[in-house]
Amino acid sequence: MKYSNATNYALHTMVYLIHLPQGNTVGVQELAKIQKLSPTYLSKILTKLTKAGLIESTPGVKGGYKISRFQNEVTFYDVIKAIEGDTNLFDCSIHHEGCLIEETMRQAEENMKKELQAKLLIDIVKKAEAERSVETNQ
Amino acid sequence: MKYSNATNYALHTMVYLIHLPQGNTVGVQELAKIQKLSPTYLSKILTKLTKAGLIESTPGVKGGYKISRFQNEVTFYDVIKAIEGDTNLFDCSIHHEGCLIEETMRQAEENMKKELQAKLLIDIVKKAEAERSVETNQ
DNA sequence: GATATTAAAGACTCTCGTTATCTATAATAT
DNA sequence: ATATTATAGATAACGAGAGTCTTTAATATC
Ligand code: SF4
Ligand code: SF4
Repeated sequence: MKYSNATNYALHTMVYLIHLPQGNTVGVQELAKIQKLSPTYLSKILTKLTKAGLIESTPGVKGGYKISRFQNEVTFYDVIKAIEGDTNLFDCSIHHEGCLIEETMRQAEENMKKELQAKLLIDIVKKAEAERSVETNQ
Repeated sequence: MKYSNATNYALHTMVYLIHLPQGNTVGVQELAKIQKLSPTYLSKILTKLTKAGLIESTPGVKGGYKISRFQNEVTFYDVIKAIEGDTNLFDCSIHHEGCLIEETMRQAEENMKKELQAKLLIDIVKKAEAERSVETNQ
């Protein structure tokens, strides 16, 4: 479970797309401007999200990106996996039989993974909205 | 909590040093040969372990490295920290107030860290010895 | 069907951290 | 004094990540 900047951009974009009114699409030009990235670079990241089925893309006039139908089930880990692939932080290529170092490291990494598989993107979006509404009522 | 090959070499060395008879020392030449590394490269790793107080070094004839007095308390995380420093996998430099992405990622990483702070090196050494003795008795 | 718009794909460069080597210096036992 | 061993610094080789440019494919609108 590596973790690079690209994943962070992906998370930001996902959160942004979840906020979009149902059915609306937004192009890579605008998304790139928001995050101050070059459109072509962000485009590669978005393509990975598309291939993973997390977002949908339509080329052409009035095209762009929108969140896929399954937005309520998307976890943090889904996004990370879409960008980084299914890798391990600990990567010993030798694999001695019954190696306890490897077992320990994998176990620890698994704990992190479990946590990220349990966290839905929609949860933090709702939580942020709730906090904003409290502020407004004060 | 980064994790590079150097940390893996450090873990191997620590385990090896724990196995040494009390009071014995071993030089970097031999340690490097075992792991098939260049001595100078491994030397830098060992120096970090020394500065972290996990092992002790004595230069000169009959010198070398040995495990420090506190071997029974050394955790996996201690070794990782000695080599990689105290870093975070998730490293957004912006830190927007109350950012839930950052909070979620940090929380997950913390889970991994906790696990590695709970695992003692001595535990896997003993476990490996126990398994070997079972095999021998069969 | 022609045109404008937008995503996808490929080749390529730049940068940076890790890995690794070489050399010189400091410390210690004999 | 001498041999041995760790430490430190400079620096080169390498690969992964970050980022750009250009070309191609798909789609709506007219
Ligand atoms: S002991 Fe474990 S971590 Fe070390 S080389 Fe063997 S498999 Fe890899
Ligand atoms: S929203 Fe969170 S992760 Fe994104 S830039 Fe701000 S602080 Fe960083």
